[in-house]
Amino acid sequence: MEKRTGIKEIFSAPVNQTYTVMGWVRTFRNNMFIALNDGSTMDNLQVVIDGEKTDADIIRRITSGASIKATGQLIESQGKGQTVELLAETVEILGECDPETYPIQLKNRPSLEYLREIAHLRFRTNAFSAIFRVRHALAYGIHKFFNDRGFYYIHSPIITGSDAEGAGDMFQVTTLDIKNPPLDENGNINYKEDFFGKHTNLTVSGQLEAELAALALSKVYTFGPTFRAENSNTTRHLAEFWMIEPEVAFADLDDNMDLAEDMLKYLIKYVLDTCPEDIAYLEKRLLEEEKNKPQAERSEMSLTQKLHFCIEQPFERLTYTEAIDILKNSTPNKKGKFQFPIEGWGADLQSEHERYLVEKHFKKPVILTNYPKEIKAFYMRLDEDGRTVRAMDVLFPGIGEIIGGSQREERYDVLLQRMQEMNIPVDEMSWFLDTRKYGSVPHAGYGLGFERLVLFVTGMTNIRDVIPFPRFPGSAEF
RNA sequence: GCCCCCUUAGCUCAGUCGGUUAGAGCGACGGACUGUUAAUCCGCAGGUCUCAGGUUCAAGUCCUGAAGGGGGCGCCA
Repeated sequence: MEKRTGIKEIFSAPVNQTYTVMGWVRTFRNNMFIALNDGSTMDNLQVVIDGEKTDADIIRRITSGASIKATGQLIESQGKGQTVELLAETVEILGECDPETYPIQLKNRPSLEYLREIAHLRFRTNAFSAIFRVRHALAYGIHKFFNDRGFYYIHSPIITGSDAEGAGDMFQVTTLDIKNPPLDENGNINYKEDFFGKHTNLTVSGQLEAELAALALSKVYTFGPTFRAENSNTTRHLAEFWMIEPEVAFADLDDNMDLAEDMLKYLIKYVLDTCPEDIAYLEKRLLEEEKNKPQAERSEMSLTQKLHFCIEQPFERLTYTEAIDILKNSTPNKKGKFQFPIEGWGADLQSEHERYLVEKHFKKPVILTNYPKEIKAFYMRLDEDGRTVRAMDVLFPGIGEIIGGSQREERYDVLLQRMQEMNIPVDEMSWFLDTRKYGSVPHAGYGLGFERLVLFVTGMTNIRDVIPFPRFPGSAEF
């Protein structure tokens, strides 16, 4: 195909030279001005048509959504509103777009819910192209952050033979005929005849594999798709999502919290530095959306203010036990405003409690640590008091839990006992226990929900809008 | 898995106590327009009121069920 200059590139290209651009028409004004977008950046290039040089049939076919190629001189703009514009010598229609049937009329301000139902076309909107550019920047920033700090990227398996990851319900992977599966002598499905010769699932976490790697490479992280077959119907859950799981040897819970806080601040700053136009657009969009809400429900801070606030403030770190004290004595608890009143130590915190701590009490990100062992996973390191474990949850305003992690139990005997207490099948996990048998070291790690981070940074409120094609109960469209 | 709400034109939404012929803005379409910025101006068309039953002299409006969508809770990242 003929060489083209990308629209992002052309804004900093020398003027008074000839360029060819290709893209999709956003609007066509006055039979003369095309706002052209190729997704490389938020901004549209103004392509100016000469009515005398351009065939009337071509002009008729320049409609919103059509793809075109235009060649001409880049000049300083003769009008206000943009610095440069392309004076088209030739315009070619690459793909027509019938306005009668094209589902996206940008001037109509289609709702997010409507666009979600036409997710194959929603990339064409300002909001979604901005979201996915920011999503990319965050993904790249994650690799950069870890690479710059000496971490190695580990590809943990997507298909797992382990049923014991303990992070949630799993999707089964099989090539057996589900109408007529082979049976063993007891009448159960005989997985020895399945593709892998055993029962397999899609991964719910790469953590255990990351631990194995960290106990040799010292600093590793995973970044891959994760699958949970839970019937979760919320604005913060997906059945298929992406998770980042760093794991660090010779590290304790404090090191883990430092890493998590540094990473989140780095990533927010990275997006502010690399995607200022996208963030500015998303901020404006949010502001307009909130105009329709009652005053009390509007955000106290703009998107940019909120992101800067997060970078500049140290996250509040406190133990579960301290959090319970605060909650027990809080006004909503005393006035019976909590749906689940805080009665004492030991109860799991509900999202209303987390939200109170983050949004009302501290008004900034909070890291809660040292939870009761009964409400946390078997692999978390037991504290000296024997009642709590070295867990940490990073809680963000509006999002809730964005990171969950812990210092891991590195002592063989203690880990074995915890597994037995929690009915983890020890024989199937011998490979995991081996790392504690041979040269075990203190180590720690966490899981970051990638889409929850994208939600926070873009100011969106539904997780289904920050992944291109969301998978959730009852839906795997596109 | 539990609870609540919504579904009216292509989109966003009004539609009063059940009462005659179903309303607006935007978009689309036709026209005008060589400096527009969600262009503007003039004109015009567009409806299985989500679907299936029911109540009623009469249903967009009330009842039951289904489908689709949204929100809250739980599980978590």
